[in-house]
Amino acid sequence: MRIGELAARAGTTTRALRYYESRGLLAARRTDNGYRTYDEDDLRLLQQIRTLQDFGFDLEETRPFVECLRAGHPAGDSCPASLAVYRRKLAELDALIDELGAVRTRVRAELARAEVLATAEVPGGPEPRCELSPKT
Amino acid sequence: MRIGELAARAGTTTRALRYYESRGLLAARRTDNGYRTYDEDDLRLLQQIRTLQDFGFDLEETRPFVECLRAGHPAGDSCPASLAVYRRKLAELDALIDELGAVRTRVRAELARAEVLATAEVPGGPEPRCELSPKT
DNA sequence: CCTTGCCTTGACGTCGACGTGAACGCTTAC
DNA sequence: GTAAGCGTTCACGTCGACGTCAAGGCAAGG
Repeated sequence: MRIGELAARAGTTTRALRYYESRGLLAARRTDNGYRTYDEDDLRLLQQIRTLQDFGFDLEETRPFVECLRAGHPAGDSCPASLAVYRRKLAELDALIDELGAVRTRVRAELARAEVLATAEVPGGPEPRCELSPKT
Repeated sequence: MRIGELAARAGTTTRALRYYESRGLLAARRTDNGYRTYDEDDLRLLQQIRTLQDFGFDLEETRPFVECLRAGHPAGDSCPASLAVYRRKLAELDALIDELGAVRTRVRAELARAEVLATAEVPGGPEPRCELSPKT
């Protein structure tokens, strides 16, 4: 299979595949006329890369998985180095989620404060809602 | 006050201040010799920018706050446009946190699965822990 | 033969928020 | 007078993962 077909099957672009090759992931055989040629193993390897990319792993972090597959292991995460990346990424995710949660809390507080001030500021704004018996 | 002092008081760099100026935030007066001059209002404006940057707002998103302060309002978030940015950012944060949580769950699952396979694969690895009476 | 649609390499563009360095001027202190 | 420590503008570098031409080759169909 050539580069266009592989890209289509993996849901990515030829440019991305050439980029992966330039980074040392995903090597390719060549036909007589210089065209890159791939097989099903390359597809699996590429799918591994894409999955991790979707998880937010950067390319360098996919390298252990790729090398694991190249070494003949059945899955990219069958190697200690891959597990280490998983664990590091989990820690990063936890830290990031905590941080974002803290930011969210602070932004919420700012918004609440600013909204109160805004309604208090605008003269024609919402009136106090403490009426016991509505006019209508 | 000149650019160096303002940068120091706001905990940032002169380069950043010139960049903000190039983006149309944070205007500066000039002395006879061309030096930029700032006052306390500029400091407050800059602090507003820095706070929002720390929250993960990008520079364009700080613009409504800056313009609000420039319009003479006591706080940068005293204007509807600023509140809108707060709300949009909160929605983004919620979506991002949810997404990251989902990724975390998936990565955890992958890690758990891979760990089990790894221990089952290694011959000299951990033995089954179902012994009723330990040898020692 | 000509077009269409693959493929090749090479190289510059993108985005954001600056960092870094060059080459220079002003002020103040010694 | 000269060195230190401010300031000025201009302009290229950074990072990641590609996008987007440009210029050309190869294969197949009408």
